[in-house]
Amino acid sequence: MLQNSRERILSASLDLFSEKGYKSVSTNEIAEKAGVNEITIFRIFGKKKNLYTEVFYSFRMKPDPQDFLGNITYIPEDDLRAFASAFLKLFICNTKIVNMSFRVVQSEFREIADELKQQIMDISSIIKPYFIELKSRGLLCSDDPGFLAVLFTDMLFGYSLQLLKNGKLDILPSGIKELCSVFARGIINNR
Amino acid sequence: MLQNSRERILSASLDLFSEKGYKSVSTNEIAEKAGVNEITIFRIFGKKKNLYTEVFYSFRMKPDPQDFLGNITYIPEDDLRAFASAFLKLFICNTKIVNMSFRVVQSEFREIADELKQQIMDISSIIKPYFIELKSRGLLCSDDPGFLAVLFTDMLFGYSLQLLKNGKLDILPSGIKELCSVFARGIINNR
DNA sequence: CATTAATGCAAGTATTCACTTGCATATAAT
DNA sequence: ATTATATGCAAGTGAATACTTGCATTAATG
Repeated sequence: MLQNSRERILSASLDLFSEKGYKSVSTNEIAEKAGVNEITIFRIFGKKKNLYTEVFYSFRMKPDPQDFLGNITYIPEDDLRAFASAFLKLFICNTKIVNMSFRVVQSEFREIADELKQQIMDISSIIKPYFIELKSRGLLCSDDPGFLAVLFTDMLFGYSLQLLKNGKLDILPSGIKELCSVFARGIINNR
Repeated sequence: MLQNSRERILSASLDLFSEKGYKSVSTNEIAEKAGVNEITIFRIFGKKKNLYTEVFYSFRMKPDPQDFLGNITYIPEDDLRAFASAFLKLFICNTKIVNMSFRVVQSEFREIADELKQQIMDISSIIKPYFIELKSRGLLCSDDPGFLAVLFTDMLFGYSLQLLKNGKLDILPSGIKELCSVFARGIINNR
């Protein structure tokens, strides 16, 4: 390759698709942003739809259980912070993919639309055994550790999303600490 | 009016715009769904952009402070549940508007893009005095009641969003109860 | 040097789509 | 009955856009 056109097209497409969705982005626009002739796009990717799905799958990062479960201490507050830290790291890497997911038209790209939902469920599943273990150690006051895993994940997601929409994701969110403290105090059995 | 074309167009547009965004929906498609001639759309709304913004502003529901603060008991768990209930009611009325907000292209409809963010901030502001009052009564263990208001709102939003994406919003979310219990225990001063 | 692969350029095609115009028609109001 | 209003229908316009074809050019490779 002369100038690595393929990667430049993918990168430009990621930016544009995440900002404007599929239909609002023209191949011409992508070509300009990538510094590439429009025809090159069709030579490499065939058609726009292929480019779109390829962008999604090549930039998407999946959660790695080790990032979440690597340093468990069974001190809930610390562990939740570790979870939150792993989650945020993943979320930050995936912001553009998250935006693509929210913009995608379900009837046209069903697989892509379901991915984000699936990934969040995956994260819940990764941390679920931890909550079960807490329960079996008698540390939880709730009867449903599985639900707590979902709740904590969704809470993280919602909060991260708000940070993203408010453009405050780049700042290290000190609030995350407080969030984990509140949640930890809320679930432990303090007798 | 013969058949109330205006409202039928608005209603059809809301469905389509919320499912597919702006660019992916054609005026022809809207006309068919509304059972109306395409030209009628242009006669009433002038151009597509006007229709889009008019749909947004005519279906949007703003939070009413009274819904949140009407029945305060200063029993945190009960109050948080009342907040959650008011939030959910509003969220359910606004699901299509929420979808529109997530799909909107910021550079083309900035006002609309900022509305959702603003509404969530509004809700935080509505319940913030409650948390401040809790603090002054010595019930809070946190030093930042304002942040707790934001956190609780974002958590509700994130959780509701997940319910929506998973198609489980119509079921009465029993999980919301647990969520409020956890949060209430997490913030109160138990000495 | 010769070959091959990647890319650019010019021009074009077919389609979709927002939006317009002119005229006919049906209904409601006066 | 007449006027005004709302709507439908036929036809069309101009622009944007995805995608194609044929040829030239450049650069890397053998």
